[in-house]
Amino acid sequence: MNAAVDTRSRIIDRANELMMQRGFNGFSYRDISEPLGVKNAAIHYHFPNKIDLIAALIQDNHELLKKSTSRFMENGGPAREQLEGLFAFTAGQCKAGRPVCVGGALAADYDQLPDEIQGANQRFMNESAKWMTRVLELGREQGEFSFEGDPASKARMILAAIQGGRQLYRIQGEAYLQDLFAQIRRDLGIKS
Amino acid sequence: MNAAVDTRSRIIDRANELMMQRGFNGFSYRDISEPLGVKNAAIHYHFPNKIDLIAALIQDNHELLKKSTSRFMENGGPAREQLEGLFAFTAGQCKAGRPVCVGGALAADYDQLPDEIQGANQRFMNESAKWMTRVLELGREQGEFSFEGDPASKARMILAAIQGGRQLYRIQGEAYLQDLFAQIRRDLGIKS
DNA sequence: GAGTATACTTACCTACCAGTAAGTTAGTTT
DNA sequence: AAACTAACTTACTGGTAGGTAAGTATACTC
Repeated sequence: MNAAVDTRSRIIDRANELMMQRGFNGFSYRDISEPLGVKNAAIHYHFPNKIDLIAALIQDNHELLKKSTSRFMENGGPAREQLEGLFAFTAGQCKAGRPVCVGGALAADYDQLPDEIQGANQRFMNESAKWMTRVLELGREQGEFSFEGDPASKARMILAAIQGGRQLYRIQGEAYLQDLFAQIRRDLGIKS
Repeated sequence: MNAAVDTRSRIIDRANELMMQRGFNGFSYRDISEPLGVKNAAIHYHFPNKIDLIAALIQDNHELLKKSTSRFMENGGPAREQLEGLFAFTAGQCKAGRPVCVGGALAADYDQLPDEIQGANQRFMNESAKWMTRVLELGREQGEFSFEGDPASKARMILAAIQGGRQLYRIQGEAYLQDLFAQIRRDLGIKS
């Protein structure tokens, strides 16, 4: 079973990478199987079809998000730190050749996908927005951030900007991204 | 020649639509030829390969942008109006099933594309940013907008947010987009 | 030690993809 | 009226896509 679990998770990892790099239609089973040294049919064994593979991949991302945010909710660290963590994570993903997050990669192919995946993706997005809202609320309470209006609305705006920024990173380079982060800090009344 | 020009532009139009809906890898020649009632080879006649088709498509979009922005530069209308124009255009595109702009659609496949297309896309993006910066500067001069910091930086932030917003529209629906626009207005110090 | 489950591989299938070469047809030029 | 050109169609190709059925090796169970 050890080898199996390993292969399965390696397939997901590789698919995740390809998904973020090229989107749903931009990669084939061969792009996964070849570098992993397995056959196409091995992928079909674990995930009967491509939709199943994507579903597992979203699930995986979702759990990762849950894990990292729940840790934050527990120890309740400074909001600024959390925001910077997101920035660093985003920049890191971009540099690692992952210009769009799973949700973004799927957006282009969204209505080709079955309901269950659309739902999973939506839940993922909602959870992200909820987390960001929490960070903003906390930051405002603690006097780290100062901004006007609804934190939830501001959170969605920031997430949209980061989503767009990731997409524009490829075309505009890293300076664009860093500039975007700086502007977000400014909009949140962070000085430095 | 009349019929030819017509077919050529109909191919571009359809490709444009497909590109925005599904991205570079998400559509085939058949998706273009079939609804147009022509054969695949007719597309290859006008555009020898898919890259040529995409190049023509970007060119087309670029000219449309130039035309609409130059008109603005000439009559120098109120900045607020221009911003609302962009919002309306974006919402319209989304509703018409075009959730990402050409640049965004290409982002996912960016490094698979030849240099000339990458360059064309980059120029397109830069021109958009320049236009937005101009709108913000004008709005600030005319007292319509009030915001801190560099207009260019703010412009890039807004464009990134809209880019992201378009992507999230599919998942989150129109309310998300309208909420995003409202937040941008708030960030620009527009009351109403 | 026979039976069963897991985790694959081998071999194959049909459909489709972008692309091409060789016509065909209508209009235009000389 | 002959030659030429633009705008296609017909008919095809090699390659790849996702997917499947049947076989095999290994490990675990009773």
